[in-house]
Amino acid sequence: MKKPAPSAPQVPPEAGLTHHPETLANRRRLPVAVELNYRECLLFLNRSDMECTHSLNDDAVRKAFCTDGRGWLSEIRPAAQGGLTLTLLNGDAPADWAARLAAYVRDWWDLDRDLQPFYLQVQHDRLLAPLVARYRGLRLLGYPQLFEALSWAVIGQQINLSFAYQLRRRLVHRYGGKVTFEGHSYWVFPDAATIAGARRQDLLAMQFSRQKTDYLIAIAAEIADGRLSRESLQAMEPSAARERLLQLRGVGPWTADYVMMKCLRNPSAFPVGDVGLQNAVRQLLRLPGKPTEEELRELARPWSGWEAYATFYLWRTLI
DNA sequence: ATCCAGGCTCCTG
DNA sequence: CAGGAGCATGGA
Repeated sequence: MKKPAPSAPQVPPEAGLTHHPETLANRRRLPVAVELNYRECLLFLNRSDMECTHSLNDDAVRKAFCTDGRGWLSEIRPAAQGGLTLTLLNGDAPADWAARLAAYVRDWWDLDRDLQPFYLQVQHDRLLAPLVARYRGLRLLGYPQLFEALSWAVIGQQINLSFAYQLRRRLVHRYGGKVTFEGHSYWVFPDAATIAGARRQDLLAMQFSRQKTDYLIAIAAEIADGRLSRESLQAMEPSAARERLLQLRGVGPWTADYVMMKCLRNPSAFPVGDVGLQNAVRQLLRLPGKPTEEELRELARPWSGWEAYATFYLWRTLI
């Protein structure tokens, strides 16, 4: 109740959305020095047809942003000469748009990390060796925004992924930003300040549980007023950042590790209680039941330092 | 119908 | 400190 509940999207649909032809001014190549399997990344981004904060257009990924009071629509595609091509599809490009978008994409796709040490380390691991051979170049697709990462983790707790996507979409469509381009709507995940001002009853009406409603609004408030930020967490030792996350109501070990993995980019983060991870291991090893936490930790010993990537590659087998 | 989903908090013995 | 109820809904 700290802020009035905004009842309109953050960006009016008609704001600043003049289409103009693609020119060098709104297209830039992003060199990629690491191994990148674009097709595999696309497959992961396409894992749910209920995803609403990015979309696929043939081999291109489209993602909208709301900054400086305006809505932007960007497109990512593989470049003929290697790397990626970033295009700003709408609006007049500010001078620094390319640098800002490139920074976001490098973060989102984890493009500054050399995976050779990981591949080398697990090349004889009975679980991971076949996976890194098959999916080599798959990047850990993350959530650069702390609030988005935390929200998605909290939403996904306990319920099946399909219902989680429904809840997320309702949240985005009610509180997020919308960018309209060539007759299509592109959505932006709401920022923390907006959800901090959301009304409890509105989230309940969207079928969020009472607990998740309270968790989300409280977490949003902490982020909105600066008590919690990605920057402050990244300035800490990983163990201290994890402890800080665990102080949040609604954040247990799984959520803390998930956020460490997908937002803070700690390669050692290991959401060992994850049911998807357990099911992936059960299938690959043809176990009669889900492995216990102890068994998982034993299996994960050879992945030391790369548990986050190992988990991500194991999740990939579930697609 | 019953159990389980990308868990967590809170209450009980 | 271990164990269990409750949460919201949907799919198997």
